[in-house]
Amino acid sequence: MHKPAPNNSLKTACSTCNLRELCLPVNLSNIEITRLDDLITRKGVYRHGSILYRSGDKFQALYAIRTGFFKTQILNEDGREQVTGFQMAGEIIGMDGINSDTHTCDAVALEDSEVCEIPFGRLEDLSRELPPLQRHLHRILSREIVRDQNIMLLLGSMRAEERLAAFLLNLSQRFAVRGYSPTSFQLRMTRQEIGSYLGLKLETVSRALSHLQESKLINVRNRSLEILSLSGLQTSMGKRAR
Amino acid sequence: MHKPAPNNSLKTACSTCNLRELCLPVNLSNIEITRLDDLITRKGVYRHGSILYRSGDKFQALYAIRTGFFKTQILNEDGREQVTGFQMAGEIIGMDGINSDTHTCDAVALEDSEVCEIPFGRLEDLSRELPPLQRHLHRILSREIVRDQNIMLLLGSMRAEERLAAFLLNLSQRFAVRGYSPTSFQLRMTRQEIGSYLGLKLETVSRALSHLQESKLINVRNRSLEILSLSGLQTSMGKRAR
DNA sequence: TAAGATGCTTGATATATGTCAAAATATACA
DNA sequence: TGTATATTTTGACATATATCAAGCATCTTA
Repeated sequence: MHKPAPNNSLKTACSTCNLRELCLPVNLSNIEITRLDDLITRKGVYRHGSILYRSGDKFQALYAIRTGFFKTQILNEDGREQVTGFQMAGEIIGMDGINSDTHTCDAVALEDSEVCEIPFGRLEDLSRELPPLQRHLHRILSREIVRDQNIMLLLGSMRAEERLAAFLLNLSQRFAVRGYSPTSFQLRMTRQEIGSYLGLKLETVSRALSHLQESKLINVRNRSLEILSLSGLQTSMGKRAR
Repeated sequence: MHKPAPNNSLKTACSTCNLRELCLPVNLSNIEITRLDDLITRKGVYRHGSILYRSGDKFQALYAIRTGFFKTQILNEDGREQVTGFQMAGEIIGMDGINSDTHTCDAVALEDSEVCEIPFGRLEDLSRELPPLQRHLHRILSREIVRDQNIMLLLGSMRAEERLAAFLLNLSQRFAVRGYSPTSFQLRMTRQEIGSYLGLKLETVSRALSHLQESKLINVRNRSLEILSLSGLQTSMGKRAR
């Protein structure tokens, strides 16, 4: 665990990447994408448990996840920890660092993962030249704001089982967009990480999963999860206000 | 309540605005600021209770608060509501709308307020010409992300009284930056709005305030709040994990 | 200025989730 | 491959916060 991050890096081509419809190059022409290629480098594999960046690190780049799975978390002074997100291929992380030129959370690989490094200064330069890139960068930043506010809604107003249902539906939908099964997937994180993300204790997560299973909405065995009724989960999410 | 928004608008000058060190023009030269002046219009007064924008509205502009106080809130399908923030002079709202060209929350004036409208397309154009403006826009977006993640920490890991303490300290600090007393101010929102923001019921907010008062950390009477010990509040915020 | 509506506080009680503990299972590593 | 470690489940019990209710204070507006 926590092996040092690899140093070797190689040129990447957004132009040939199968995530380009999902990732940074959205809405760019082929010529524009080759401009992006110039500034992005692929970093070697981050092994399970290794740290992409840490709170306090100087901010220099955004990272596009090429393969794998990450979590981001903040720790406050007294050691309290909060998982702020789980990120998968095609998603972009590191935006917390732009404000103060310093990262404010840790990003940890939850499985062996590859990322593309996007030096932020150069991205800003290029996005002044390419309006569609500028526009998309703004959308990505705004999307993160909207995402966070929906988690606030979840944390502030839903009960345990609803939070779990919302979490599973969110994962499902993101897997679907990537061409994976929306109803059958592996959880990449522990119950305690899910709990931290959802503002619950791990025992509560475990019980809520068991209960959803009793209700025939899911099958769960360790990290393998099968959704038996997407619509059932949906309704279990919105049943009553707290 | 909910008076229609005023239609009259007039030219504004960031150059002569006393909030320019706090607001959008940060780090711009005088010449650059006059470029900003060109695209910003001041909208008339939004009366207490009136709505600046609503979830579902087409996104066209960001708004800088010139005077007054707003709340933003999201409502999910089943009518559950979550206050996602309270905004004061010099702060910028509307960034939720960039992602999908549609606002995803409501912004409501909590007292009579004035805002400056910043058409977003023109802001993007100008920020391609002025790197310091581009940079600052990115910082503002990132700051919002960091802010939201800190609220996630609060909602996910603090108990009622700690949340209240964190909330009051945050207000205090923002008043201080604006030259107001950090220890004596008016709450602009109801207990129920505070509760929604903090993921608590209004009765719990009321009890927690009473208890902080018993502990001699604050004096509160209706909406007037006096902080008796900033450091005491600070420690009451970080006592134990949940 | 009066009257209704809204907001706030406090008490009694209910309940969802946390805490502690133990056993079962899975995973990592020597 | 076997052993130690980490993760997960489940039960019993504790507790923080929600819920319900009543009375009072404050604001709004006629």
